[in-house]
Amino acid sequence: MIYVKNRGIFRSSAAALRGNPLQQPVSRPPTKITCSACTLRDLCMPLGLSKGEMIQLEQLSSVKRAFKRGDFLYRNGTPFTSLYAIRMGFFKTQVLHEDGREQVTGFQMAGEVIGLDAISGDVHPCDAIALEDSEVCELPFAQLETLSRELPVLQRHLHKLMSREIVRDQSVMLLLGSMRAEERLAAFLLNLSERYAARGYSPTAFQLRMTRQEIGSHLGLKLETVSRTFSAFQENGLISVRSKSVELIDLPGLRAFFAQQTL
Amino acid sequence: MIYVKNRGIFRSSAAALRGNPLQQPVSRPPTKITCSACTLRDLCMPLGLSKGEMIQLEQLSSVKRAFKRGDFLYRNGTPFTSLYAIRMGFFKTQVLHEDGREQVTGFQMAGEVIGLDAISGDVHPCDAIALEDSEVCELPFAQLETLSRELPVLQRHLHKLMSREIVRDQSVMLLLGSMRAEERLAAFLLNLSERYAARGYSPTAFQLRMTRQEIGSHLGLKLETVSRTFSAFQENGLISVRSKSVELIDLPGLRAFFAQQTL
DNA sequence: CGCAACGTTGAAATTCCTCAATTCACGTGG
DNA sequence: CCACGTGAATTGAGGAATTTCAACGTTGCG
Repeated sequence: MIYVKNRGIFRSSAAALRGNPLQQPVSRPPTKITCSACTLRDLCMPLGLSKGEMIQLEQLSSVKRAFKRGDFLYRNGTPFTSLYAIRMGFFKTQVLHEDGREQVTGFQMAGEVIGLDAISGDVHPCDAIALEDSEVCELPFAQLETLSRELPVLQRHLHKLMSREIVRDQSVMLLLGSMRAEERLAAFLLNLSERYAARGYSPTAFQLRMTRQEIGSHLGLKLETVSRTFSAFQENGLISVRSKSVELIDLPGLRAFFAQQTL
Repeated sequence: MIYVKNRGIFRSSAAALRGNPLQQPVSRPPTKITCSACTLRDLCMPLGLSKGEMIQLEQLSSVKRAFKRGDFLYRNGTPFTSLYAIRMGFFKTQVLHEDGREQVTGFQMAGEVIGLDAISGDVHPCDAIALEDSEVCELPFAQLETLSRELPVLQRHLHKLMSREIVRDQSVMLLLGSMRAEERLAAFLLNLSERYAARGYSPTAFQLRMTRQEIGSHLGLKLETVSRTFSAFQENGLISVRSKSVELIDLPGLRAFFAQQTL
């Protein structure tokens, strides 16, 4: 097998359940892991905090929760209390339309902070669902706000997190509004690639954590179109796919879907 | 003419220029208009400030700038210094792709705060362009951050503004990702309708401030499709359109494009 | 071993886009 | 004040991209 060499810790355990019906995280005693010892610190928390400030932050975010594939981190309509920093694993967020249509608004991986969209209404406007066994740090928002009044660095960081989310959403809008299926999928793969690279994993070989249907929902395509486009990429030697294993063979070729397309 | 009865102050003056080539706001001495006297206070600023606090805020936001149709409020790539509260008028924000494709990410009207997406990168990631003669209050962001450390109400408000922007963007993603042309346009019209209503204008008769091309860019459609869909709505008695004048005749009929569509 | 969800592929149908011609609205200059 | 020019909008016909419907293969777990 050529595919998938690294990211071992991200692989779903063979025992992963199909999602637990109670939507409760599996009971596991809340672990205490310090932010200062966390390898993801740079991604989710601000740099430049003093030791004392770091400790304040750790006290706030001490609660960790574990999830199995299919578990809800939070649900559309439930009260907002906390943001969540993903320590490990993979989530999707989705909004549901009354008529049953769903839109996957994003896929989130370790080091990313999730739940910012709930601040405005005090209620979560979407679902967040684990796509593999995952762990999050809970960040009670009221306390985070209080602390950020004392720590300008933290305040600034929080603002940047929210703003970055807006920018990300805008680039998805660009994708959905003006790209063809091939371009959308290429952009999607390259985006995953960059994010894996930023976390020290191979940017060219990884396991997809989501189904074709979920990719399609995120990209505004039907699952058949996603599947066909994967196959087309493979025939053109751009990638190698087999089910959820992907290898990006021709990165420049994938990138070419943007600059050149409309010339 | 049945169309357009109110919103007089929003109408472009006959003398409106085609946009000024220097992209500078027309020189007009900065007017001092107090927030406390502003009719839009409820929309852009937090409620519950004491008189003294309100004054602090006013000192920060006293600069007003006037724009003519076509002027840039800010440009993609320019340094970020301030947020802008729209006092009067209408703007669009758009992101540009290298190859020339553009995506209108939103239309903003009086009372809305614009520029939040620039916080993350210290540079504006998009263009903001006036669609009619407009005026904004400049809110220097560094000062806003400082003040919001002292005024929890302001801090909370700022967080809600950003979060609301994320939620808005997500609903546009839902629109772009899973709706048909008719649904997109119905959603667009109903959204405008609500926002006019919130400002005391007629929710059923208004002037479009943007071209078919701009509507199309925002909704992920070509201008011809927008035009055709308008005509189809008119034939079905849902609306009455003539160029930029729109009257929504059958609101329930327009709303029906959602709940019923996929049943 | 067999079910059930996931994934692939083909053919037909649909939606939206492209290209093109024409009309309309509006600001400018004669 | 009207004619003209230009950009905006409408409409039609044909074509392309994506969806829909359907059949079949694959994978993983009970």
